[in-house]
Amino acid sequence: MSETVRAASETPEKEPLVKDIPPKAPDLSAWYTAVCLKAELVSYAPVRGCVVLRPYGFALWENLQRHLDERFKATGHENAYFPLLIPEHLLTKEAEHVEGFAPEVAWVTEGGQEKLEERLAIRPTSEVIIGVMYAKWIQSHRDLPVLINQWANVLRWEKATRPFLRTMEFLWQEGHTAHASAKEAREETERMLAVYRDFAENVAAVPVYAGAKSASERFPGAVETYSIEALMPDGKALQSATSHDLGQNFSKAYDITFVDTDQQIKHVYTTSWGMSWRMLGGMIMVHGDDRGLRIPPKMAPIEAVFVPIVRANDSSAVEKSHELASALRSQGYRVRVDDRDQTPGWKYAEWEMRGVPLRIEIGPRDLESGTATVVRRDKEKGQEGAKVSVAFDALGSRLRALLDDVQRSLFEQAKTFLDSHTFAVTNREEFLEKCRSRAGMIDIAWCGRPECEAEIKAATSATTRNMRPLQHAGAKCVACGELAKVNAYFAQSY
RNA sequence: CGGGGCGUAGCUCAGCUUGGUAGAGCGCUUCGUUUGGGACGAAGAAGUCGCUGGUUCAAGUCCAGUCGCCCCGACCA
Repeated sequence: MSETVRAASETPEKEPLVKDIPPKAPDLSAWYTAVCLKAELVSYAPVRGCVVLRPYGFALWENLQRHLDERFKATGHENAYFPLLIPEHLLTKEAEHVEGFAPEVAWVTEGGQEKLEERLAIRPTSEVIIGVMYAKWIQSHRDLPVLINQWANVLRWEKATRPFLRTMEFLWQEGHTAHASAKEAREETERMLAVYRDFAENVAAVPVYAGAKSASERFPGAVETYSIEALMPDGKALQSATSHDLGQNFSKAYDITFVDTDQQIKHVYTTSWGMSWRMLGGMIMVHGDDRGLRIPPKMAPIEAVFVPIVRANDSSAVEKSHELASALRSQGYRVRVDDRDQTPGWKYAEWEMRGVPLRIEIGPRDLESGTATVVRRDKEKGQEGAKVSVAFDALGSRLRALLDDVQRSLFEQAKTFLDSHTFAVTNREEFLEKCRSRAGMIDIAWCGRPECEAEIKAATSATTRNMRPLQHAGAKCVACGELAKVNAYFAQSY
């Protein structure tokens, strides 16, 4: 045993570094729930399966909204808002859709003192109510395409719930578009899938696999469903957004027609696509560590927090912090000064737990030298570059580069994990074993048959996450030996 | 919906086996001293023991029911 190790083992146990949060690796669930509550993202509400999104959590949601909305506008979409309640007779028109959602729809049956003649569904999703409106609005090919998004809440009667990942009521956005041709609708579906991938990887810093879902995993009523799938640290996959090509299934059920240039009355082709606050849950699990959250800078409610270190009867560190913070704010930075009456160590731990990307320490030594001590959340203590000195007048220019670097480094850490937990497998036994043990994303040549998928699920609990073109022509399905048609990622899922 | 666990102060929990005046640590409030990795001292406030019913002279403790939460599975666009 080396000197240093012995010396360390003989020192009395220090207070655990992190209070109230268990380590991440042994029990991801316990870590996840604790961090969501302690970081004040959410609070449990006195309603089963629902959470309160607290200001810090809502600020995360606002950043998601801001970045996604920007991308929606850039691709020609407009926002609108549709009613929460859907009359029963309308909901039941698209058979597959109703069957898919029936088990989790909540119903309003009374209003005030009156029993309603017809039940009203609380929207589990809005294809129906929006489809009904599109039928009224669309007359001609000149009215197409219709490109609308809504930011809304939806309700699904879930049995087991967890903050962000699955709650009965949740926030999301749902885009609903109508097009003159199947080709345009398919292009829209793929375009929005690309938007989601761009958001996940470049804003939330969560690497994903994007592709088509298998038939059994398809949205009820869709002709094709695409998804982005992220890999969580426990080896389970998280479906983080979906984009559906609905073909003419909804336009036929809800009679959405237009007169085309050839004077024929035709049904439109529709799409729908959504991302929910579940994405935040994925981001939290992917990046967090034993000290708590690590929020990618682009999503961070606070990009940098000032911790003034004061000496008795000397408030100059606090004043300097406010002065610097104010200058940074005018340059568009999201910064905060923590001038509460706590020790610096307490504040370090607190803001690390809450995932703030950069901490700026302003103490006597800094005031002396005219520099700030900037500490990065993405690096371990003592790690090269974890702590840098920046001259006060250089903060404005240096911070952007540092934040960009934290953003990049968090993505790279996550990408390294995804890559090292993605296994291209050609042997059936190895495939089943890796699925069972939640090794990660298991990539195989696959036949695409529902029976084959069902057998794999029964044996391992893993399902197809999404698919991409067959990588080796003529390959046999790794699971069943039939001729393979695609490559598919298999994993257990949230 | 199946299996397991848990509801006592804001939080984490002890007390329940063997019924007898509600406890600890942390947090909180006030004052003072502090502040470069979760400070220290003094004083103080805070709980219808998840809810309902039963047994009993007496229930946090025993019994029944019920609601809620957590974990594992099933289900889950």
